[in-house]
Amino acid sequence: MPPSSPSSSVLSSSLPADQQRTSTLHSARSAERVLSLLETVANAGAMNLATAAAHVELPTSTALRHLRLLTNRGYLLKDEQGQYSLGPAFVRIALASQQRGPYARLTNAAQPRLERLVELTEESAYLAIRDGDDAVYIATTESHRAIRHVGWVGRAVPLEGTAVGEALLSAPQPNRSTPQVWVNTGAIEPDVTAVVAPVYGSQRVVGALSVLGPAARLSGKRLQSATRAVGDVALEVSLALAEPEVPQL
Amino acid sequence: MPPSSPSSSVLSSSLPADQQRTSTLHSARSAERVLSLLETVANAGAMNLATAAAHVELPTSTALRHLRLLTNRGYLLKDEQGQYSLGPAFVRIALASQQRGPYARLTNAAQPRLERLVELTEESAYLAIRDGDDAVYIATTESHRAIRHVGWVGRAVPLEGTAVGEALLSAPQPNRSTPQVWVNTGAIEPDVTAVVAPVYGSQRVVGALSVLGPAARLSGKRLQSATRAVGDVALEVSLALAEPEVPQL
DNA sequence: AAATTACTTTTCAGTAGTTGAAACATTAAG
DNA sequence: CTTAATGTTTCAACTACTGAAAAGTAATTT
Repeated sequence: MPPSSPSSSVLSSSLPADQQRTSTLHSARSAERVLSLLETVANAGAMNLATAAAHVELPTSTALRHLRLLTNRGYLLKDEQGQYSLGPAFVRIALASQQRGPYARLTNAAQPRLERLVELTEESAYLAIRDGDDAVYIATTESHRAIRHVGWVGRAVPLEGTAVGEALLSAPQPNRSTPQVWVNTGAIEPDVTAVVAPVYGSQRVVGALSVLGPAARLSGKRLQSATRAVGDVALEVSLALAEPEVPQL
Repeated sequence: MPPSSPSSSVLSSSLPADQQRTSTLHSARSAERVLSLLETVANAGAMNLATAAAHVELPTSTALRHLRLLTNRGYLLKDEQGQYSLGPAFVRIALASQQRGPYARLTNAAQPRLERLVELTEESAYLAIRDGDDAVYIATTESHRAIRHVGWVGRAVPLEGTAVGEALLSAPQPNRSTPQVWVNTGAIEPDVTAVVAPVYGSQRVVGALSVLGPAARLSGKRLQSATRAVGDVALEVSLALAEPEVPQL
């Protein structure tokens, strides 16, 4: 029985309240450092040894050793100028998981409905999941408008104080009715309004649908209709997940 | 230098030719084991502690410690039944890299042309890159036909003896002419024909475009036209990559 | 061309981090 | 109830890992 939660931390603040080291259960340093380096490079896009070492506060000799390991394994690439960046092995695993992993069903169920959400609201639509104290956007369909919200796939935002956060942390509804919808403006970026509703698995909230657009456009009547649309479509996704999956060829 | 090395590795065979451990340059065990566990779980989709430990040939106590680390960091998930699977942190990094990483340009340049390739050939089209001794398919557009090639995104196949392999290992053409096209049937799966041409970066081959379809359908005239199409479109992608990128908003 | 600066790579001895056998806990099966 | 299988914790033993320092490399300045 896991007491509360994993408590991962990547970009967000270090460790939440529930962090109680199992004292004498060792294991970590080198592996943890390697993972930190991987994340650091991934976030930066590309870095050289010195910068990466500074970022994770390690001597270059140590950082070098770790970066080599990652490079040997194909998780990182190193170009002629000594810049490290994400490698093919990482991409491979990630893509494979997208098809077979635990989020595959959710993503598949959501994707066509994200498209419909864009048609209904004329704004960009996203699917988000929880990652520790953050929400991560894992799929999108972009609005067709010239001014639109783009590029948040793969982005993590704190659960605290955001609409996605509220949706992801909300208690599941008992009945199969339209879920609650949260609206928020400017939590992450000013002038961006978010309209979010949770998606339910069998037991708990497994994700959230977000419609994101400029605050000026997402207001009044348009906001009202967006709110309705997000709630309706989120329910649809939940119901689709509940259906026993049709064996796909 | 570990004589036999991990090599129990999963899909990708051990390490490329140029691998010469710098002997006394330590660093590895724990980190390497952690990464092995990550890969093992990713490939299997889901595993429990005992199975994972057996797979990487570690005592369960050690494996447990490592799996915990990965779980704490959000790289793995652990469900109520003790099954581990890929977690949100991994997905996040991977998706972020898809937009900002080293393959972003390639993928962006290729994607619309994959769609055109499908229109031209009526078969599924893929973009592949190299990962050590393997090729990895990282993007696709599926054929519209009822019978079609699907699901190879994230899949790794050996360079040896395959059409993708030949294309990825080929020397770059000097002039800006249509590249060579390789055709192969049954290298990986019987009755699948592959038509592949390399994509050139500034210096070297950076990827390959593949059209994959049932051998019965990809033959004679259709195969001829597919060969032409793949060569033409691959050249187009190479030229697109050569263009200085327009600053995107 | 010598000196300076910035970065990467190698070395190596000491120890703190990691290990895994074994004991224990918890289910599931017979 | 007994047996088996899997998950978890402990802890003494040991070696895999660390990082300061030195050496190598490359680009820039004087």
